[in-house]
Amino acid sequence: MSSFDDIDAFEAGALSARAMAARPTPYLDGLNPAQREAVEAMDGPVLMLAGAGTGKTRALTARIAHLLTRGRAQPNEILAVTFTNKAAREMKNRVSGLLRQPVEGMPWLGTFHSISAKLLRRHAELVGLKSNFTILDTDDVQRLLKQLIIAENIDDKRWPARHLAGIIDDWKNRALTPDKVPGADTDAFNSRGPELYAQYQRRLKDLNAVDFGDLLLHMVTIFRTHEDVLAQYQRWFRYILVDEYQDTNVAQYLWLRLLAGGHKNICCVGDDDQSIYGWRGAEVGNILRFEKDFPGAKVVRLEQNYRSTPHILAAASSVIRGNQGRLGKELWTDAEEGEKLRLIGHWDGEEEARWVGEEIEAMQGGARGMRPVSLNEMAILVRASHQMRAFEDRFLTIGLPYRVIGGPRFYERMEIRDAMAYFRVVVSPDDDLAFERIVNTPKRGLGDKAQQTIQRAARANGVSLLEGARIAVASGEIKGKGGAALRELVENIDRWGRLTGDRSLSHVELAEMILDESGYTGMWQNDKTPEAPGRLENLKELVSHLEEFENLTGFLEHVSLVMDNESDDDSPKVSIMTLHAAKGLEFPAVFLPGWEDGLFPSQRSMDESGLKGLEEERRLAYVGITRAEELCTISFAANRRIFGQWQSALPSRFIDELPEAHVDVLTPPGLYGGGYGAAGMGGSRLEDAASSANVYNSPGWRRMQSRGNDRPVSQPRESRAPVIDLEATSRFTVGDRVFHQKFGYGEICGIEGDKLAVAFDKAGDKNVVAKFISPADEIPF
DNA sequence: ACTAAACACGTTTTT
DNA sequence: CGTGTTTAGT
Repeated sequence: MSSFDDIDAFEAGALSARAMAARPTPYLDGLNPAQREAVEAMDGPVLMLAGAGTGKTRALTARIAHLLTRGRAQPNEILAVTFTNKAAREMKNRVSGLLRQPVEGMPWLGTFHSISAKLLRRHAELVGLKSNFTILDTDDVQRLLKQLIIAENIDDKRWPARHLAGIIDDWKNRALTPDKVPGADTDAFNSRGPELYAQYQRRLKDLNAVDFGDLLLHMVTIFRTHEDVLAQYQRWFRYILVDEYQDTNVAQYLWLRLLAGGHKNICCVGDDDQSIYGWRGAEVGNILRFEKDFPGAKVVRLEQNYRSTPHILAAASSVIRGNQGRLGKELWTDAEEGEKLRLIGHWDGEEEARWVGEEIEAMQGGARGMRPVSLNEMAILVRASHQMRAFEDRFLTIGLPYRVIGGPRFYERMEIRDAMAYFRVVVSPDDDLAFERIVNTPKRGLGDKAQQTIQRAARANGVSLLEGARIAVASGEIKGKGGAALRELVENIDRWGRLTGDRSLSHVELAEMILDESGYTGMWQNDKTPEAPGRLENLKELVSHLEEFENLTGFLEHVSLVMDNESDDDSPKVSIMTLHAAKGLEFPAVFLPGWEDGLFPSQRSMDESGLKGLEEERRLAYVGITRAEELCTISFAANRRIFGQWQSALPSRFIDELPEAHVDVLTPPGLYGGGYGAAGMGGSRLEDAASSANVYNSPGWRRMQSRGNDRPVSQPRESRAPVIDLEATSRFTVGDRVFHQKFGYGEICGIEGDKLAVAFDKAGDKNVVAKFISPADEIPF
C-alpha cells in the first residue's frame, strides 16, 4: 500500500545523485579482480558464475552499494530478488553494513514471492481479485482440492489431493494457465487434471485467494496483458539483481525477462553446480541459456574460494566432475592444506548417530590437536529429514544441545494454524477456509450435518460461510446446543472484528482475547495428551511474535510469506538440517551421514528423473561437501531401519568418486572382518579400505571405547562426565510424575548422577539428562 | 457427536 | 516405526 506513492519523490533524487557520484567507495576495497569486474559492470546484462564460497553475496551487495553510491538508482528503484527470506534478510543487513546506514528504503529487496505479493496487491483487480486476497498454504490448497475431487465423484483414495496439488503446482511453475496445459499433459490425474485445474482456479477467485504459484503467475499474466503496467515497472526498476539464478523456474524466468525487457540491466548470479531444485520446477537451462537470452551479456566467473581447505575443494570438484554439460568452473584457494576428509562406515544408523555424537563432544574439547570447536560451528547435513530423528534421539539422551533448521515449521503446526485461522476470520470475515477450520474447534457440537446446513445457507444466499451461519442460526435451522454455540461464535467474531479498530486495545491483547474467549486455549489446557503443554507453549510464542507487528493484518501477511522461524536463541548448538536447507551456509566442521545408495543418491530421484536425477543428487553432494570450511566427515551405515523394517544398503556411489589422496578412512571394528558384508565384493578401493582400515586414531572412537558403547544405559561411575548438575536432579525423587518435551509423561524409576531413569507412558524406558525433564505439574499455562 | 481402536500409508527436497 | 485417517462403538 505504499511504495508506489513515492514515485515522484524519486525524481527529485537527481541532484543528490550527482552529489553522491563523488563519494568514496570503500566497499570495493578487498574485492578480487573478478568480483570487482562484476560490481563495476553496471549497465547491461551480467551473468556472475559464482562457485561455492567465492564471495558471491559480497559481490552482489557491493554491486548494490555501487549502484546507489554512483547515483545510478535510488534504493527503491533496485529490484533484488532472492529465493529465501533468509537470503533476503542477509542481503539487507550486508548492504546497510556497507553503506553504514539502514536500507529501509529498499522495498524491492525480497523473495520472488514476497515481491510478487506486493505487486499483486496493487493490481489484483486485473486478474479478478480484490487487493486483500488471502494467500493459501499447501494445507489449505489440499483441503480445497479434496473438496473439488469429492464433488466430482472421484475416489480420493486412488487420486489423492496432494497428488493433484503437485501436478497443478508443476503447471504453475511452468507458467501454464489452465487453457495452456499442453496436450501431452491432459491425461494427468486420470485425465481430469486440466479440468480440475480450471475449476480450482475459479474456486480460488470466488474465495478471493491465491496459492504460492499464483503470486508469480498472476503477475506474469498481468505483465503480458497490460503493456502499460509492464512499462511502468520496466521504467521503475532501473536495475535488477537475481540471486541463485540456477534455481529459477519458467514462471520466474518469464517474470524476470518481462521486467528486464526494457533496459536489460539485469545481473544474475548463480552456480549451475548448485542447482538442486529441479524437482520443484527449477530449470538449470535458464542459467545455461543466459547468453542467448541476453545477447552481449558479460559473463564473470568467481573461482577463488575463501571458505574451504584444498582437501575439501579437491573432494568436491572430484565428485562434481561426474556431471555432464556444466558451464565449467574450477575452484582454487590460498588456504592451508588442513585436514583430509574423513570417511567412516557404521554397522547401523544408530551407531552412526552415536559416533557422530561422541565425535562432536570430542571436537568441542579440542581433539586431534585441533582447536576446540564450538557447537555453533558444527553441522550435520542429511539427505532426507527422516534421518534427523536418529540424531535427535541420541543427542537428547546424552544432553547434547542441537537445533533443527527447517524442520517441522512453526507456522505449520496445527495449533498455530488454528489460531491463525481465528485471526483470519476476524480480520476478513469472508475467509471461508479459515471459518471452516475453526467453526468446530474447539468442539461446539457442530458436526457434519450442521456444517452442511451452514454451507447450504451460505450458497443459497450467495454469502460467506460466516454469514451463512448467521442466517442458519436466525432461521432456526440449527437449534439446540450447537445452535447456541454457533450464535455465540458469530457474535464473538463480530465483536472481535469491531475491536480491531479499537485504539485502546493492542492487537496483542486482542489476539489473547480471541484465543481465550473462543475457548481455544482452554481446549488445550484440558487436553491430557503429552503434546498439549508444548502446544500451549507454541501459542504463547505465537502471541509474543505478534508484538513485532503493527497489527494482525501485517502479521498474517508476514506469516503466509515468511514461513521460516528464526530462533533468537544463540546458545551453542549443533545444527541439524537437510542438504537443501544448508545451501548458502558454511560451517568449520560438517558431518555428512547416510551416504548409501538409495538414500543418497535417493532412489526416488533416480527412478523419476534418471540421469538428470542422479546428476542433481551429485550436485547435492557437491553442495554438502562445500559447506565445510575445515573438516568434513562423511559416513554411511550398512543397515538402517526404515518403515520399521531393517534394510541393508551399499555405500553411496558418490563415495567411489571421492579422491583417495584427500580422504582418511576410519572404520569401527563393528564392521571389521566382514561385518559389513558387501564391501569387499568388487567395490572401490575406498570401500575396501573402509572395511579393513583401523580406526584407533579417531578421537570419537577412543571415547566410544573408553566409555562403552551404551554409555547412558550402563554408565560406569568412574567415567562419568566431570560436570554433573546435581541441582537439576535434586528436585526429583523416585516415583515422581514428570514431563519431557519429546517423550511425554512418565514416572521416575531411578536417579544416577545428573541422569534420570524414566519410564515414559508412551515412549518406554529412557535415561535422560535431568535438565530436559520437568515435574508433571509444572507445565506452561 | 464424540471417542477409541483399527488401519493404511509413507519419507526427499520448499517459496 | 510413527503418524494421520477412517471405522466402529458409545
